[in-house]
Amino acid sequence: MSEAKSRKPLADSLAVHDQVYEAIRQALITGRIAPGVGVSLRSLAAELGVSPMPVRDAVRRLVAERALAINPANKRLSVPSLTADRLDQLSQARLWIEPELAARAAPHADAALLKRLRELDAAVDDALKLGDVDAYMTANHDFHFALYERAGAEVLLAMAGGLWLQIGPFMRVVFGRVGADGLVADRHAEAMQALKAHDAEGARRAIAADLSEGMDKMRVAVEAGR
Amino acid sequence: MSEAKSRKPLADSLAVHDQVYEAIRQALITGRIAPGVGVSLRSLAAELGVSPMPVRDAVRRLVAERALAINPANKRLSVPSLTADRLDQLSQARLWIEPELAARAAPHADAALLKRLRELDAAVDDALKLGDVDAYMTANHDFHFALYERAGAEVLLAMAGGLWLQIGPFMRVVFGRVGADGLVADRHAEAMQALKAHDAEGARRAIAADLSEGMDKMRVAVEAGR
DNA sequence: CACCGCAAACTGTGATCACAATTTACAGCG
DNA sequence: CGCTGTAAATTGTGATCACAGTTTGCGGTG
Repeated sequence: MSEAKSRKPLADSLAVHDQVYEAIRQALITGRIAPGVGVSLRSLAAELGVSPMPVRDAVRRLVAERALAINPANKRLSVPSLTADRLDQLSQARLWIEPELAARAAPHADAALLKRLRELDAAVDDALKLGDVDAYMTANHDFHFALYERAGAEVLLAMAGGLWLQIGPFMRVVFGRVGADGLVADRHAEAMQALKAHDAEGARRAIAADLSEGMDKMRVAVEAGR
Repeated sequence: MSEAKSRKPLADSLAVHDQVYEAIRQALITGRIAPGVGVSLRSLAAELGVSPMPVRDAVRRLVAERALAINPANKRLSVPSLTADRLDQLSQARLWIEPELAARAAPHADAALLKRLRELDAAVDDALKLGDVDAYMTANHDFHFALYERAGAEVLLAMAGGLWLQIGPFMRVVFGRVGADGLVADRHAEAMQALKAHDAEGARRAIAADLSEGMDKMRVAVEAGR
């Protein structure tokens, strides 16, 4: 990471600290960094091949989003550990925000959105069949947020994004314990049907049911693994 | 800011970037930095008498919390502007989270909490009588969060904190337009009564009513000032 | 007086160094 | 073999510099 390089050739494209943020975010969501273990700025920097500076920026952001925790005593970084209490709060918050976003998106659902959702739902099914955890989580995430984006509610959308980031590690735990075929009951079709009819309350119910089932499975997995 | 200084004499106390964070946060909440205007790292640093470095950390955090916005084109910082749409989303989120926190706190309400709440409510009344905007906002904030802290729900509490930070500038607008005596109807007494009886639903209703009235006044002020 | 153009100032970003605090490793003693 | 004290390595934090892109200011030209 110490060779001479072209420094900062691009202006409009994303900055290095954003790439680092995304890299750590993905590592967190897919569970590549296990909860409870400590990380350090320099080790992350070395691993990603950048200087500690952009890592520092990215970590600051992740800490603000509660995706990383910082020990107030020795100021050392770590991945927040998974507790039933934390999961309960995250579940409840998700169960309010995400159905709300789905309901707000329903009036603006058009053919292009439904097409995209069908594609993503197919990707979800494929990943489930193959047992590909990473692919499932990515596709599932994309499905939900392709929908939520249409709500045109930037503030709520950001809150939902923060919640997914915090709940990512829990998902990995579920897969590690019950396997990918543990959560198949597909409410996505139900949601898409409601969207096609511009049925806001139907979309709200479908997403609520989808989340509720998933979170229940997570709760079982977390309590069992204690 | 360039004189020789003792550097970093304290370990357990709060770091410089945390002090800077708190300073900017207060400036934002009390409306000392008007929405829409641009700020810069170096100007903030000079104003606070520190190097740009801790300011950078604090700003990173505030941007993640959506208390500051960053123009994606020229990457310049600014305070988010107040729109009716944003207020609507923030209102809705607050109206779910904060009553929930109040309800969760009710079972754990003890004499010490009620004493503290009475003091803070008195401070709120005093500030209203004197027309002291800063004091009102501080006391009102402290009242709500002294209560919310007792819920023992760290995740939800942090979400509520983020929402107050985003809604702070709106409050200042309300005061600027309708004056401090515009929002007097005191639901705090109602809330405290419910807490004393460990009545979770009563506390939920009282806080919801308190918020609802305040947010309605803000909506009127924002729409009128457009 | 209006408009263009260029230079100076200012912006965020990243790298590098310094420093104090903590953690880790290990040699020496019991 | 176990404990302890000390030195080395590692940590987060802050300061300073370099750099490229953007904005701002101002002088000259039409």
